[in-house]
Amino acid sequence: MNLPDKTVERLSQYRRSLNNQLAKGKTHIFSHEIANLLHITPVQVRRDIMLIGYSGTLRKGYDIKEMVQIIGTIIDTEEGQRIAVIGMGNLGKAFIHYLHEKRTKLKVVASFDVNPEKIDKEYADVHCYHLDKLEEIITDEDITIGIITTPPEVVSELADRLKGAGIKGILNYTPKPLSEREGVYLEEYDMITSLEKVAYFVKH
Amino acid sequence: MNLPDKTVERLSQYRRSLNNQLAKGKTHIFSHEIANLLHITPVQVRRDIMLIGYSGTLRKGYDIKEMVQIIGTIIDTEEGQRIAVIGMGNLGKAFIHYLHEKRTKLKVVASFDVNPEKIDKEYADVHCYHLDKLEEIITDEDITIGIITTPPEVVSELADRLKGAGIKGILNYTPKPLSEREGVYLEEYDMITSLEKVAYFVKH
DNA sequence: TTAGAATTGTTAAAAATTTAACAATGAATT
DNA sequence: AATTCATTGTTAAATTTTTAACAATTCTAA
Repeated sequence: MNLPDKTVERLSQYRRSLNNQLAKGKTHIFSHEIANLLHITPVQVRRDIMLIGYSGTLRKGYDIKEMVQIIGTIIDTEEGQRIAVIGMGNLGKAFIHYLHEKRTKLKVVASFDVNPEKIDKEYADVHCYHLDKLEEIITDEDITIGIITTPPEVVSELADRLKGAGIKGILNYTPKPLSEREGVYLEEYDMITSLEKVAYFVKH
Repeated sequence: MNLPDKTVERLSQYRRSLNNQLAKGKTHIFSHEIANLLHITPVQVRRDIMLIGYSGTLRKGYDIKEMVQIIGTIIDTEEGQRIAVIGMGNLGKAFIHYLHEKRTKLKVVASFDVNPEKIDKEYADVHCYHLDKLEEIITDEDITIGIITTPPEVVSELADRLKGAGIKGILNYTPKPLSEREGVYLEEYDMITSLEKVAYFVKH
């Protein structure tokens, strides 16, 4: 199964919303209800669900538990994936707190910085190591995904080191774009660009 | 001129890269050089530049200063836009530090929280007010853009209040999607979705 | 002076994504 | 038993975005 980028993004959002509904005691849900939760169209919901090969029933809609479970088999791996956050500034901390205590298959197991005051502290149960130990910890802890929240000057070098240490996915939050690295999935996000986009559309 | 979404995003990135090049003393640049900086294709660069109605010269490429200036007239307003950050957790702080000292037309002029320890403190020169003062400050300070970095439970109510206070653009960083509000441009970003997207593509 | 090389600007094609259209289903109702 | 109704699943159309193709330009150099 080869899902479009945008469908993958929405699956992540469907799952979260569906879990919320489950928590409220709901067992089944219609496409237009899911659509309302995410403020998208019912057609898009149905089409996404079609793409993952799931089916609802005509009168009750989709079984929430089943759907959550299926999305899990698509996004998650059996054992889960282990994550490192590189750069323990505000953004790095924000990420760690976001992921804390959400018993998901994605877990931050290490963070890195160069500031002596941060080294060997714990942030939301995540130990902070000196950047020098990057390769060592990534290998030992079997980390597959790295989130970079450092200053942009070092991002390129870090990406090389992460790749060298066997990382399979990088999430780059610095404003400096990275080039693709063979065998490493790359996702980038730039806050300033988002903000300037808003500024543009507010103006127009 | 009605630019595509994606072009607007890239313009923001072009400008930043071009400013870096200016700082290095470069005066002209070719489409393939810009493309290399952002890791995209030269065609895309040329097409975007065509869309904004700018022209380079055949042998020297694009005049960096001119191009920066033109992108400015597209994205920025004469007077600049004033921004509020609602929620002074790690993410809110991260944003404020990002925008600090970058003499741009976008300026964070107020932040809000409900935690008494944060009220009336300054973070990177930005004053933190109690959320009760939201409408008052937004009006007085002539704020047009709001960045929401609060817990998701309150995002919908906040969006209503922001709209009521006259805000024209909202950047929602909570994991709960907002519905469109008439006359307010909405942009959303969800860290967990990005991360799960990486997880999916690492797996596949 | 002519040929060659590099680059831009733009139209056309391709690919990705969203939206529309609608047949099929099956429960509820007359 | 026939009809209505809401909903799904899916194909087709529309829209958005990226990529390709290539003529036009202009400098360099034979």
